[in-house]
Amino acid sequence: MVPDTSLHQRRRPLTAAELDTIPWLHLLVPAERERAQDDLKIADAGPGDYVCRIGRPVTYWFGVVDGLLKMSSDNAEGVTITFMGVPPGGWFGEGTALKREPYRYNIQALRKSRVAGLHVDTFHWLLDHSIGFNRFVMNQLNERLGQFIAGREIDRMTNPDIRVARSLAALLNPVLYPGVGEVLRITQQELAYLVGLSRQRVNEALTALAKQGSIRVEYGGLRVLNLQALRFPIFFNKLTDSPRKIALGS
DNA sequence: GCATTAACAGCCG
DNA sequence: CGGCTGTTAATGC
Repeated sequence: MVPDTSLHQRRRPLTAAELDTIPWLHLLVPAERERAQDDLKIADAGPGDYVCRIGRPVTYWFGVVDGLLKMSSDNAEGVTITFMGVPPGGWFGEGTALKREPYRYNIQALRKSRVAGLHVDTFHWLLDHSIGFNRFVMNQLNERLGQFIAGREIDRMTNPDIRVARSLAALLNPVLYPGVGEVLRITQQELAYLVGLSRQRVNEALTALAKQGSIRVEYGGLRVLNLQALRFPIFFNKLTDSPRKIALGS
């Protein structure tokens, strides 16, 4: 069995710069914030390292400071299903933390990452005391529901180009992942794992998206030029390729 | 037909 | 040098 070492060893407090990457800290009043900061820990995770594993008792609510994680599970036949990627600024596991149940998904680093953890007891304390924190969690759950629906949609799409575009749009959600700037750092291989396509096909899709002007492909990542075009590639193209005006009345 | 695997050269950090 | 990218050829559903 692969030990989920990295998070339990070499844990340390956060630097000021790392604290700045945590989106919900600014929503707390000083007393709450101090308590949260005192409890926050950070650890490095290498490629393949587990941040948490299915069945383990919940210990932390997690956030990505830097890097890229994936959420997955294995079915009875041993086939791994990847549900989502988690880029910088993303916090996850609140459902499990809320219920104090065992983790229901595996979270692994796709590449070298820094992961922050808030102890589940502190998570509950904030829920019991901080309105700002409650708003953050509620907003987070709401936004995640939107992603869930979008995910079902993506799964039913047959066109690989659109699947790649929509998967990218999900990773670029500014509410869930405020740490992602205009450049999303993700290799084509990592994206292939997340979308469930071959690297070569992802490369082809990215080239097509770049040709449309939605993104620019860069080494080890991509620059976002038009997020809306990623969300609705076909619709958007029709609009721009042949703009049509509808005569209303006069 | 279309996507996947395999393999390669070239480039980047 | 190791990892990433872009491309081609062979293979499979």
